Amino acid sequence: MAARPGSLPQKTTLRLEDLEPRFRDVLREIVLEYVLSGEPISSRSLARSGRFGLSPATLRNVMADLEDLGFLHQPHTSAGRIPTDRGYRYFIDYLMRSRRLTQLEREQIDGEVGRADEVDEMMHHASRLLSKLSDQVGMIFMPKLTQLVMRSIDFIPVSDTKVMCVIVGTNGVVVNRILEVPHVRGREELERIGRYLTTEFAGSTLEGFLEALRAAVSGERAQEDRSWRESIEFSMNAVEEVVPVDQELCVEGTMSVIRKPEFSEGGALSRIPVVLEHKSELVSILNDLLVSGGTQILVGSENNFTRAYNASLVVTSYGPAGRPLGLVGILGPTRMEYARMAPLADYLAKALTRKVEETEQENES
Amino acid sequence: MAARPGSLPQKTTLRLEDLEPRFRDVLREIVLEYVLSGEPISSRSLARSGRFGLSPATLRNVMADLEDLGFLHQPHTSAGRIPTDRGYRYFIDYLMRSRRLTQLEREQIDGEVGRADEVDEMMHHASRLLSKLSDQVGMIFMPKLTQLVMRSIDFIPVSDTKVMCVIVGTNGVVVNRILEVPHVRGREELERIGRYLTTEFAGSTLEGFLEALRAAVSGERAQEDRSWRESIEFSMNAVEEVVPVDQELCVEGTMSVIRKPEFSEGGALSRIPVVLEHKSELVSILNDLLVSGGTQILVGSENNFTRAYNASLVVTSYGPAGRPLGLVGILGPTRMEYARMAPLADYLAKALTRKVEETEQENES
DNA sequence: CATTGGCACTCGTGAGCCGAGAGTGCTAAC
DNA sequence: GTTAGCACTCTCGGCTCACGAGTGCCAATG
Repeated sequence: MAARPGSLPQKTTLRLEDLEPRFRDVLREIVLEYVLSGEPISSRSLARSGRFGLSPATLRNVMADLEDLGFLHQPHTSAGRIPTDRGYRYFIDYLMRSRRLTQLEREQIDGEVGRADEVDEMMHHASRLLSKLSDQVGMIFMPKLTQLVMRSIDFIPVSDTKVMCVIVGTNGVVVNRILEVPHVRGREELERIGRYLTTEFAGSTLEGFLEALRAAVSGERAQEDRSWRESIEFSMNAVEEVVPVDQELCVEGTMSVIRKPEFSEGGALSRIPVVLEHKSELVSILNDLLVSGGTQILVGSENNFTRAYNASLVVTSYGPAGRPLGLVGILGPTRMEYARMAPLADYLAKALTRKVEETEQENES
Repeated sequence: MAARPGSLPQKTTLRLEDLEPRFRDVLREIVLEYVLSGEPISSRSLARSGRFGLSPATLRNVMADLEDLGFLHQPHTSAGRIPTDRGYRYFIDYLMRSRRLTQLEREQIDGEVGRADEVDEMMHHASRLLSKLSDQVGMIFMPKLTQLVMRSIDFIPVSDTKVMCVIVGTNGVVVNRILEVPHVRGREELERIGRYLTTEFAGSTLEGFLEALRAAVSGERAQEDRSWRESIEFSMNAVEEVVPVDQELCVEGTMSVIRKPEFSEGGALSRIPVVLEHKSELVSILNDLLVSGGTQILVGSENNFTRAYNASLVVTSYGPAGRPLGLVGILGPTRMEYARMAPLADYLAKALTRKVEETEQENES
């Protein structure tokens, strides 16, 4: 028998064989039930469900063993069981059957992503939709723009000391920022600089563009042609300011958190809203998750962040294969419908990816 | 004596003479105390405060009369009194002595407004600061842009079917939006149109600009010069799309609501966060308040919105005299420190006004 | 030997009760 | 007009108690 009381290797990664089939069935059932009801699950209610031809007593034995193995937990002696993080983990890895999205859900996502014109706006709408469909906090993260392939760059005078810099990417992403400039430049001069940079550097990534500018400043022509050098310096400063700016993170649905029972019970979850007001922390966490592709699910104790807030995070990167552009994330209490959240994040990420690829192709032609 | 039990003309506007001096003093003290403590105020605690040379018994009589007049309310028989909306109203109109802002508060506001470069960003920061200083929900509302005086307009190609339109106002406000366009126009052509419109219409309001375009479409030249007419039509559509867009409302500090006792007690206030997620409703409310200048305070029952949410709203318009550009608002439970909120909103509004006027002058020179 | 019924035990929950304390309204005295 | 005193009301916290839910264990069963 797999169940050996006293053995609780918390950190070991779980394997399917860790649990015998019956144990798996019971664990699955408990997770499914608990996620729906939020109430601890008793042996009786499990037996009543009729999914096992077993009596409460037998199930009690199984449940006791599952508890010894660290998959379940008993809030107090005379209560049913609830899954531990470890239990959720096993469930997610081996037991979960992803629920297909409904027709309506798919249509809504496709519609929202398809209709998009401005990237910013789309991100806002999409994350709001994500929050609505998941009834959790929906996040969309769009990381550094260093990989953006430039289509054009323009400068527009805003006041005597301010200039707006607009960079358009081949994928339709537009970044703009208003900059303080040291000395006045005429509209014509700004236009000229923009035109020059566009013809010269269109097609390179912002990263490469910046490199090139840096090189140019100390290059030959910079020595000879002073006004040219000043223009390049000016552009370089501008681009340096623009690039880091739009590392955007859209967070929507903070309110759905405060409706959860886990919130009003005053657990750690109640501090979630506070974090959500300080995006910078979230950004750094998400950045770490950007590396690999596919859907990742972080449950409670598995991650510093989710542990601190007794929460779970479902994230999927989007963007062309091997070039993740950003993340789709769902944040909620550990008790969430993973079987629905994962495909949701996944579908949205796929839609975003498709969208990005389309616009890129469109613009290359 | 002013106190005549049984007479409760709820809707009549209050006059100073409605209350004798002693009644005023007692009401003021009760409001001040209650706003701080959140506990019903008893006759004893009033007497203890030493601000009246009166015994609890006497104060009880006064309080009973104030209750009959509808200025106070007793949650239950053996509790102290709390102010009614009517009580707050009288307090605000006649009893309140605005608390001066601290040096620090003023510096923070000036700093935040002064440092601003992009309007959007400033609004976000300022409303966040407002929320922090007030510990309530801070809102900054920037209404329709029809009054924006145009400095320049530009079109930048984003993709084959999309163009970004950038309108810069003389006050440094920048509006931009990406538009779907019916057919492809080259970069040069777009530049030409922008240049033409800028030289021709700079200095007029967007409203006037739009008028002029509409007139031009059906004017003489439009009949003869077909390509010219098409360009004008194109611009007209663009401006029409841009103008309504940036009716922006920044709301910050939703979290401060959920920390208030009024919230957790589950009163109507608990629905506030939900409204805050649907900005459009707020926008329409705020639009109604934009008309007049000065600081307005809406207490609970006085307004459909604040009544529904058992909340109060402190709003001040900002912008040059006679030309209100937007609103600064503080939303919180009826029990709030009006004496501090009013000057806070006021000071921020003044700072914004100054800022706007400065940039406008700067750009006229 | 896995399964099961039975039973004693534990523990959280809600109802009901009580006493303390806070605050009032009224009345009679100053 | 003001005040002290007093009876009255109402809330709140603590307490007990019975109930029900759920478990763990054990002995009986197929």
